[in-house]
Amino acid sequence: MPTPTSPEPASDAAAEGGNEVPFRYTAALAEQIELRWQDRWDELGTFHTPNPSGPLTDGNGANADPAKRSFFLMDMFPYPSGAGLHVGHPLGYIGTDVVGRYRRMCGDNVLHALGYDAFGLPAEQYAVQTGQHPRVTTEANIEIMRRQLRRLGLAHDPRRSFATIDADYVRWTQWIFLQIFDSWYDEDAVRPDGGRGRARRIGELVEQYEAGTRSLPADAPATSWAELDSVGRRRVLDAHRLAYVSETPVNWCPGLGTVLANEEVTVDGRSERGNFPVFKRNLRQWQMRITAYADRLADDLDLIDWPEKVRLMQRNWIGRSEGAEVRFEIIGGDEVTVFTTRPDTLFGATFMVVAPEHPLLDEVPAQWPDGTHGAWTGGHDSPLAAVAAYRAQTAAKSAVERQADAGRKTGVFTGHVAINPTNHELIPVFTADYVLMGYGTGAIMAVPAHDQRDWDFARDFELPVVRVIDGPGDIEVEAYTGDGVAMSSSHDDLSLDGLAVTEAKRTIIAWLEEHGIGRGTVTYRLRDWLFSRQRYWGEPFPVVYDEHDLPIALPDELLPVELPEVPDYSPRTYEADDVHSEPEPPLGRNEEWVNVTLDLGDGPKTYRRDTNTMPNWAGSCWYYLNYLDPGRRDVVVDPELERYWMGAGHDDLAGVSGGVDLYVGGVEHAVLHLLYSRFWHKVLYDLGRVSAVEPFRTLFNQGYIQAFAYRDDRGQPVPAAEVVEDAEASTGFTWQGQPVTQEYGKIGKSLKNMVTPDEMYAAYGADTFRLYEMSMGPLDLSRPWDTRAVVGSQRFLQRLWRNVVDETTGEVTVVDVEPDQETLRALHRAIDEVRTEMDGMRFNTAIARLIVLNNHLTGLAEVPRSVAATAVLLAAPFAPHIAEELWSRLGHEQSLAYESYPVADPAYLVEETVTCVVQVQGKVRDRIEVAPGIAEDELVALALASAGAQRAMDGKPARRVIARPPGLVNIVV
RNA sequence: GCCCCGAUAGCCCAACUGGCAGAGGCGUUCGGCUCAAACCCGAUCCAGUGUGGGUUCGAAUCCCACUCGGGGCACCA
Repeated sequence: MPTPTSPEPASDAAAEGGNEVPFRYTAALAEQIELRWQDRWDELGTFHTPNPSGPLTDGNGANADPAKRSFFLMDMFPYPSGAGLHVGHPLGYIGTDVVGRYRRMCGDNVLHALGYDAFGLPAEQYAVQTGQHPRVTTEANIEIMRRQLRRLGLAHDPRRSFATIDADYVRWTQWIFLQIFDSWYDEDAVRPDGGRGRARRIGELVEQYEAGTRSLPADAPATSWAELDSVGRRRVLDAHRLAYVSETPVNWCPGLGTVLANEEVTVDGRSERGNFPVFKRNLRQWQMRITAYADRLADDLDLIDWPEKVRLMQRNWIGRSEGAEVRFEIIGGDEVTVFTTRPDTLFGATFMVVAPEHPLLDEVPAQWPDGTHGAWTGGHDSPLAAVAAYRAQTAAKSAVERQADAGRKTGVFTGHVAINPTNHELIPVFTADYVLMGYGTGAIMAVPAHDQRDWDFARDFELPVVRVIDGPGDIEVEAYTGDGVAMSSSHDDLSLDGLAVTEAKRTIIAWLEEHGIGRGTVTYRLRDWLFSRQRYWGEPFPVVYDEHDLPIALPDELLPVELPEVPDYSPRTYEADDVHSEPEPPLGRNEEWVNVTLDLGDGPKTYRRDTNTMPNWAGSCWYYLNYLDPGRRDVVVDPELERYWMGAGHDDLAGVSGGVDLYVGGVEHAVLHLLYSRFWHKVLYDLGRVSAVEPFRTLFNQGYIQAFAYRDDRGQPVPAAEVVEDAEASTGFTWQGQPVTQEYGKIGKSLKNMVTPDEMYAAYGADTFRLYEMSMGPLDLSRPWDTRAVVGSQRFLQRLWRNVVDETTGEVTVVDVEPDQETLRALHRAIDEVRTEMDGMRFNTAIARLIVLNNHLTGLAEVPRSVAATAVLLAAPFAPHIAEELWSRLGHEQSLAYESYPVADPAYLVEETVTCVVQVQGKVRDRIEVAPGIAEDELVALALASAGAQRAMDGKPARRVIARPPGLVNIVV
């Protein structure tokens, strides 16, 4: 007999059949209770979180009690998509709600609210399809999502919710942008935390230039500040800004019509959204100088309590590597600086490679030098032709193709010849796309003997391989990249021979520095953050351009710059592989908006607005600050509130970094949002706007809920809810009689395995749904959804209900008696264990302890009132509605939200007797009941005398006895 | 290719610093309740911890190698 995999909801006797048990805890009763309590919480402002001062008070109109510990709890806020929620979405929100309710009952002042991350591509694409303004659909989606989430009974402060598209919010996003724009990074300035290097106002840079304490950059058109005209000065300053416009190679995605950040391009060179090919193009775009913070972003990971995995991912992304820069002279007068992590192998450099975009290639010799190897020319008559052809060829390559070609070495001789600064040997300069312009200096010295990529290139182009590190292996077969002692590395005043790698590096770097041809340096994989997008649905830049085409910040009183109406919301898109296309942002279509007359201090003038918008990440970079006081709008964040909720040492969890006490979200944001947000926070820290060193003190990654899906023999997904288990089918499952195969995957429409929270509310109620999600397993683990198992959580709540309320009469059945010793012990053990598990966020095991206690109560003839009340409090964080209902039926007028979470009495935790395991040779042979405080010799004597031990020892003497009183004795014979 | 994480009963998952493999839930089967059924109550079934080795009095737990699954990075000099 086949059984359905997704059965009917638990039958609802009260609703369906007669009314024999009108007070059974069914889905219908749960709904009544839940809706009633949700309304009540709203009416009373139960979860209004008080600030220590200001208008945000608690439900009784009071500010925060300074004696209470503050606890700032956050979810990664949702994107309000129109697709609707499935059962996987609320997992993290339920988890944080449990933490928040628990911490609140432990006496903390808990800040927990939920905003909406509402700019972005899906809303824009929907608007393009429907012609409706994205604001209309986005706000409608937010309303739908609010309703769905409210039904869960989340204890959020509703006054602190907001969306990143709100004008009030956009204003401050733009304001922060302008702070970054008005900043430069002073490597030498000392920070409040004692470290070196921090952002400072541009005004302070001007002061330094005016005073002559800082010299102009080498490429400035004058030698002193005074000689520069105002445009020249602005150019110098603009080049220092932390937000700057520059023409650099960026990721251009014709299929989306926009440029993308490195972080938004997948490993195989496609756009994360839409999966279109991405090309490297030189375009003039906004960048954020996140690289200035590379060291701090890497180092401060040690200060925060994050999953090791995420810290590792951030470290890898930042990719710090230490090495040296070495200047090579090029015959004919040029110079090229290379970066290497192995300066100790400098004597083994037999050629040089520059990236195809390298400026050295803007001029190349007219003719091949004498003796040029035939294989080096690529068949061209001159270096000019060869380099031009190679540059064109690589420019047309998409990142996908580059990826596919990785490992295969292409390149061409440039006609340039460099001089190895150590031994003065002449070495040819090649260009090849395995050297990237964006990393290091875009040029390398090639040491084929000790680098596999260089070795591959040398083999293909028949270049010499010179061994300079002694070690095993044959460099005719492959490069030797291991450690070893330097050899063949001496000339004139320098010898590395005999030195180990570390020592050789130190020696050569000192020599390079002494001779002014190089220096020790650090390079990062991290690039500056490409910050503009050619899209409509994002924050406009609060910047205009004058006749010199230089950016000018708008004054604060002109913020927010709001989005103009445009005839068409989409950027111009192109064939996905149209390399030569140009970005064309939609904001440019409103000429009236673009050209604006303003008086910015020197009379009314016409300016041109920036037609780009900020990337979706901008809004999520600082939203945690907005929860602190979303109403207040004269500062980005009140310093007093920031210190109270986030400051270093604001509670015993905050550590030296400070920050949000607990931040829960998916691991998919490990490098994007979490890195950008940390960067913005550090700029705000440098500018004195926040006191915490880091935005998020503790990070927790919740797992994903996935579900089984089924496909028919053509591979088409079939509705999972209609599939039945069928032992007779070859695959074990059938759908409408035909065998289907099972697979495990994401919940969604495409796999036809969608299960929605709404279905769960209807079939079981929110408390059962919450309890089930929390009991499935550890919060950080991904697990399969199983609708069939939800009933177990409902049964638990029904038993809890029945322990207090008579299902037939609705009367409270608890009695005012003293609990017996056994019940007291069960109760206090449960309290103790539940608290331990709650503190460790192990909700699945906490629930298991609750079930044990509840099952004990079920076995009693009558349930003592005090015990029932305690059990209700214990369960309240998980199933708040039924808990409130029972608490009220037990005679309490106030919500239990602020009741103290029960504390165990240690007197009931000590056992009268302990079972001691008697092992012989490590195998259990007997058990004896002993007093917990039994002395070791007495225990050993009892164990040796036990029947099981005697039998197992078989008359042999005990050679050794290991005793761990009172629980274990192991006898070795 | 490199780096992380994981593997315990038919399924989801427990097991404190190494110390009785089972807390809880789903499922199975059986009994009680019932005129009968559902619900409920009680019981029951089921693994020696992915594989192979090592350390130890004792290993799910520590070490080594491997297999499978999930994730991250990948021409970064």
